[in-house]
Amino acid sequence: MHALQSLQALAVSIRCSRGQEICSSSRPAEYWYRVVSGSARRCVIRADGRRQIIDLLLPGDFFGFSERNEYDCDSTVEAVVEGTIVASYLRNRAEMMADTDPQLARELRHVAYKALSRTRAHLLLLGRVTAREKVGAFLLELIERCSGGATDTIKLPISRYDIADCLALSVETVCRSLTELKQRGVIALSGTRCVRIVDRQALEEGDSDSDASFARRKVASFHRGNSSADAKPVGPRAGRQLRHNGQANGFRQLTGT
Amino acid sequence: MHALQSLQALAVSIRCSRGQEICSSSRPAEYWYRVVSGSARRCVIRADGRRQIIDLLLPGDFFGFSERNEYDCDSTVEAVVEGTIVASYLRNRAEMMADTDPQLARELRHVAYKALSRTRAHLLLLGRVTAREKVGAFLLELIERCSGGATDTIKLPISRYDIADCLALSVETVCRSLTELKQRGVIALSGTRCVRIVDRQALEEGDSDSDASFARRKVASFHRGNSSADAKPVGPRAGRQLRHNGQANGFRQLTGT
DNA sequence: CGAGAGCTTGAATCCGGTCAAACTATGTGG
DNA sequence: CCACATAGTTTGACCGGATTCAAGCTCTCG
Repeated sequence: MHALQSLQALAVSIRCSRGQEICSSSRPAEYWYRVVSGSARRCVIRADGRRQIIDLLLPGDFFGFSERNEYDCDSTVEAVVEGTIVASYLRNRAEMMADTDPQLARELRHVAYKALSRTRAHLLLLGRVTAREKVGAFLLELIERCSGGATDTIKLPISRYDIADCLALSVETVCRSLTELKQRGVIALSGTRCVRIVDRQALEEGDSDSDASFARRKVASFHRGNSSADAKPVGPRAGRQLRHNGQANGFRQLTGT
Repeated sequence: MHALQSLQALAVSIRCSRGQEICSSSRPAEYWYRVVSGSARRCVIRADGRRQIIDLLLPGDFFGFSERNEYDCDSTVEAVVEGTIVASYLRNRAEMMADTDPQLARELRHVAYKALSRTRAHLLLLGRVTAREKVGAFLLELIERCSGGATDTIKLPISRYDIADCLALSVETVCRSLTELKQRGVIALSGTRCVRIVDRQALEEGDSDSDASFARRKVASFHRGNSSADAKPVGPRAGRQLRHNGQANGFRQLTGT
């Protein structure tokens, strides 16, 4: 984010109207992009017509690399809000530049790592069980990405439909989750797009009752670390697995260690 | 994958026992790794004790980069099978090497892109609706990654529990899905770990009835591409969205175009 | 002011999680 | 070599929660 300045020489700004397609994986990626203002979404349309949003792009986020790979999906990036501005960089030029500027090359690697982190965070979101958990965690992540955790209020950049397609839920379920969170006093809504976090703690757990009782309910039948950990983790800190085994007591306990 | 040869000079092989922790995000990543043989899984343990596998690592896959980032999760990579071999590369050495070898730098970028693609594919998997879809798509992806689509038979490298935690399902549901697929004649099982794809077509859809009737059922109520596409995709190929709108007929049709 | 996108709520259905129990495979110790 | 223990797998019954379908609402923009 610092030595990327050299890249800025190549930047060409594009102003996008709402819903406009910015790039699609159907043609060889000629450009890298960075969201300057507004927001964008990377979408996949399934054979059955459902849409899934696999990446939500906010100001500062890069996208468009990940050159055609084996298991790469047919995704499209669209601007979400009217007047979204993205900077585009001719890929060839950028790569040539990186060839002679090791620092830039490192930064570009870093950019890819950030995209990977973003995608992993998304993956964790989808792995959650209940809809309230998903929506709650999504709000927290969004507020974190938008304001760096500074505030507890956020203007949602996307619609309920987009949220639904982000979380692999139906719109109705997203709505219900939000109203439920509101009624429980976990969040507050001003209009439909403005959310304020009231009880951060409860939002992180997202679980049934909002008071503290983390694990110890919800304890049984899980196949956690142990599920096939039949070798004591030889490495330096074997304590990690155990911590989790300790706090959850269900079946399938660890044998060794 | 070709000019990475120069990197091989740094490689130090490690033999891992079953379940052994290879690296954890709790300490600054000193190494990059590559799976040589066997397999590994990147796991996250949630507060409630559930485990999620966010990356399945097969021979040839790199992991361990994605230096500490903002929204990075506390994950751990473990060997799945006894005798898994991973090559490790001292990160600093590798980066210094890349500084003087632009081709290597490009390859390293490519490695990150591959990890990103892998994670995206996983994201698509989790976004599927039914358990059968998830399991079916998972099998296809696995067979693709293992044999490059050459065969239609695969020896599952991981247990049902691992599959469950990959797909955010319960073990029981994974089992049921597999038996159901078997009974429908979509797959064949030899023992518990060996799967043969019989009806690839049906597996890709994963949907209720196995005969061809893709979209056109399952048509209503979806918020697909159009959901907030109020600007005609100005770009060169606006046909993309339309294709999908055409094949699905539900509400919320596109206004423009 | 009207139209349509976006949002919300309700009712019925169905799928997947949970709990329970049995079965198989594998490996270990007597 | 067999008995036993344990991990891994499978099947069944039940229940809760998410999707689906339906309808009404609000907000915005022309």
